Amino acid sequence: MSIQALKGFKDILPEEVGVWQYIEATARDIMRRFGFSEIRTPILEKTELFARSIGEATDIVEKEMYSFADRNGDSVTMRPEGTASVLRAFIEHGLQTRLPVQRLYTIGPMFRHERPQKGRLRQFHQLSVEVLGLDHPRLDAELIAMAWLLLEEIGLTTSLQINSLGCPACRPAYKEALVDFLAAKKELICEDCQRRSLSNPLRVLDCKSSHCQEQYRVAPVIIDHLCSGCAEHFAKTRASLALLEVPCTVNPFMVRGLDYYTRTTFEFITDALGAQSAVGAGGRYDGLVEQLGGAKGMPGIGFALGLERLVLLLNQQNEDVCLNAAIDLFVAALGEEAAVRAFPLVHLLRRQGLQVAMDLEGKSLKSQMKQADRTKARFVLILGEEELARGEAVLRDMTSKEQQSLPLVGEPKALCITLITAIAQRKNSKGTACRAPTSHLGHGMPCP
RNA sequence: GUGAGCGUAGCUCAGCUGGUGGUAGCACCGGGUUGUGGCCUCGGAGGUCGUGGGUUCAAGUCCCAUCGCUCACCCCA
Repeated sequence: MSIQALKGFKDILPEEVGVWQYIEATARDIMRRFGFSEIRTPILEKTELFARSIGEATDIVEKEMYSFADRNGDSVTMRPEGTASVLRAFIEHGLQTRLPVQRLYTIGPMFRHERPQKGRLRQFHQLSVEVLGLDHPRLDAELIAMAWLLLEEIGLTTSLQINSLGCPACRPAYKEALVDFLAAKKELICEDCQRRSLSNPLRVLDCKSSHCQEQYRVAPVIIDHLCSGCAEHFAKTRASLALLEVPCTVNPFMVRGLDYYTRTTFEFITDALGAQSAVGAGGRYDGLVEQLGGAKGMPGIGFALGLERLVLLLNQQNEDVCLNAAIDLFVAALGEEAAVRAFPLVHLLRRQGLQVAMDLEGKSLKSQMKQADRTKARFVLILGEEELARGEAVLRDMTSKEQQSLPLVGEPKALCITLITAIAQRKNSKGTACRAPTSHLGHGMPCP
């Protein structure tokens, strides 16, 4: 058996990469419009960074991190999420001194050692977005609306749920009320819930058992226990979201898996991915910067989108994504003399910006035509012995099957110009939507 | 970490109660067309049946182990 990729690690093959580029290009464009700058941080960090930010007691830190000792014996970890690294860089470089409000995003691979399943891999990719230095509820709404717009522009419909988790001032009291409630219901709820009542009471309300849910209908919910500051923040966030006409439902049972969240939390949900319902999620983390050694009281909010999940959804929702861009021209040379003429010509055309291919091993014309067809060449330039003798080359339009002779005189540059002109003329007269050279988005845009 | 399902050609899959691996489809290469793609047609190449053991005269098929994949639980993007 030949060597395979690691469990949960996937190759993104040439035929699928177009969808990725499309999503990434759309995301970058949205980020630009909203005033975000990209930041690229290392994939490997000190283990302590994640332990301190995500939380020692979370599943991620307890059992899912790719941690190992490097050659010095220091414990290092491949990042399981993006926020911690971005905040570390923000603090390390004092970015708040450049602009009081920093809007940052990063796109890249994350690593968690979990059992893979649909929409969940050990190496996966996220768009991770953070805003540091502002705690206004309108920012919460703006960020959520931005994520909504991004999903919309990619072509996905999801549902949005939001909640508030309160702050260190109001959450403990709520937690206590909840624990008391659960203790009273102990006999009536499932074993899982009983166990979690102690380990992570906030999570209990998330239970999927309908029997448990029946009991929890009267459970105390966090949004009824918010302090005045948090309650006002939540109300204003919702009002601002309404101004932007982003539809959302309040889910008081929604809990996040990372310890650092405060106040606003949100999830973008789909029912089309099996067990993995969240395509994106995030929330406010007002204490985190300080906790990591940054400025006191520095607020923050962010979210992450799971790119694999977006790709899955897009693939199953929109079948006709254009794969592999068509090439502009295939040069078919017959015989050594023609090949020697064609070779530098191809190079010249490429320098001029055309996407040009050529067979290098002197195959038959039929074989070369086949190759041209497979690579979806819009035109083929046939340079054979007969044409060479006549001082001509034949330009074939592969969609209309029309052929025209071009004079093959003087410098390659002259032919190059003739060719480009001829191609441009024909293209203008009859272009095909999918075969036209794609814009800055590169390959794989959905067909208009 | 727990549970279930599945491993036969590059891909999708047939293969019955054990009896020679399939004219299988798609893809690939070549011919028909001595210089013109798609369609058609003819041919070709491609396999340690995941791996290792066992039962048997005989195992792709039955049994055991192991590895891998998939889905689900847990949790998460």
